[in-house]
Amino acid sequence: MTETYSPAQTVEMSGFSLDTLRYYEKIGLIEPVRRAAGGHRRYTEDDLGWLDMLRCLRGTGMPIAQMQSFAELARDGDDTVADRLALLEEHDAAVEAELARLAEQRGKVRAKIEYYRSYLAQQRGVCEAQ
Amino acid sequence: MTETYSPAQTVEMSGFSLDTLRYYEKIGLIEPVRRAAGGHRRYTEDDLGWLDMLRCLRGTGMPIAQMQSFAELARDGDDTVADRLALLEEHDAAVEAELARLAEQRGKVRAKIEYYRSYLAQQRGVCEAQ
DNA sequence: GGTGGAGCTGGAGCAGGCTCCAGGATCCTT
DNA sequence: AAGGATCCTGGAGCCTGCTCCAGCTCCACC
Repeated sequence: MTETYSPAQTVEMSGFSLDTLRYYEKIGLIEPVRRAAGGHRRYTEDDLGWLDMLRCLRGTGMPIAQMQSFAELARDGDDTVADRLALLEEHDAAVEAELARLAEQRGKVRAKIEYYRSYLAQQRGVCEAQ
Repeated sequence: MTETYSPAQTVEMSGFSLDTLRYYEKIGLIEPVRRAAGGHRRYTEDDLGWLDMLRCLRGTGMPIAQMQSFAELARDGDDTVADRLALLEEHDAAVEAELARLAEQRGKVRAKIEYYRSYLAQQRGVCEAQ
């Protein structure tokens, strides 16, 4: 018997909100989720695994549109693994660039911080001298 | 004579679009810009410096609302330097956390990439063996 | 079998951050 | 003085990525 999970459990385990899970399904980021007799969703282990992938991609800033391309490739089976790899590699490069950009910009912020600090130090100096 | 810059020059030098410059002024991120006789804006060196600060903050993901607080402090003069410093330090910590988060998530993406690579390598192996 | 909590659908609404537009005015060049 | 480029204002619109809502259904438990 394969384990399945209720929407609430899936929210818990995936970190996505209930609305986001439904939204992702609606826009095709997730294949239609199996339903229990009454129409309630039952997520599988596979679904959870896929959600983990989505969380990685979203968490690294991939736009929804690109994730949709990725999901479409995944739906098209094993023949698309090379394409998916290429897409991920491209994304990884984008993330790397973003990290570099952010680190560089942070350097500038830290420079401003240093400037403010030295200004305050100097002000204190003036104050003591009076 | 102090140099001033037209909107077009300022777009060029600041990296913000014309609309964004006007928008920032409208919402109080920039103090009202001096005007030439006919009403056209003339940005000063000081304005450019401030825009550079804004670019740092935006570029490191500070929300507009927080930038507005910062701008308000800046308008209130030298007494607020300590507050501004505190705000920047807090922001720097947030950026550091974001960098860490992104790097961690990137690790997961790279793991997926490795997984795809090994899958492909194995597929090639099977193919050659046939 | 009733009641409260979880889930369903479709569609509207929202927050953030710009971006675009209409309808004029101004400025530079020739 | 004419024409094209640049700029002005106020307000509407847009894009992304959710988030919320109304009105119902379903399920679990007492």
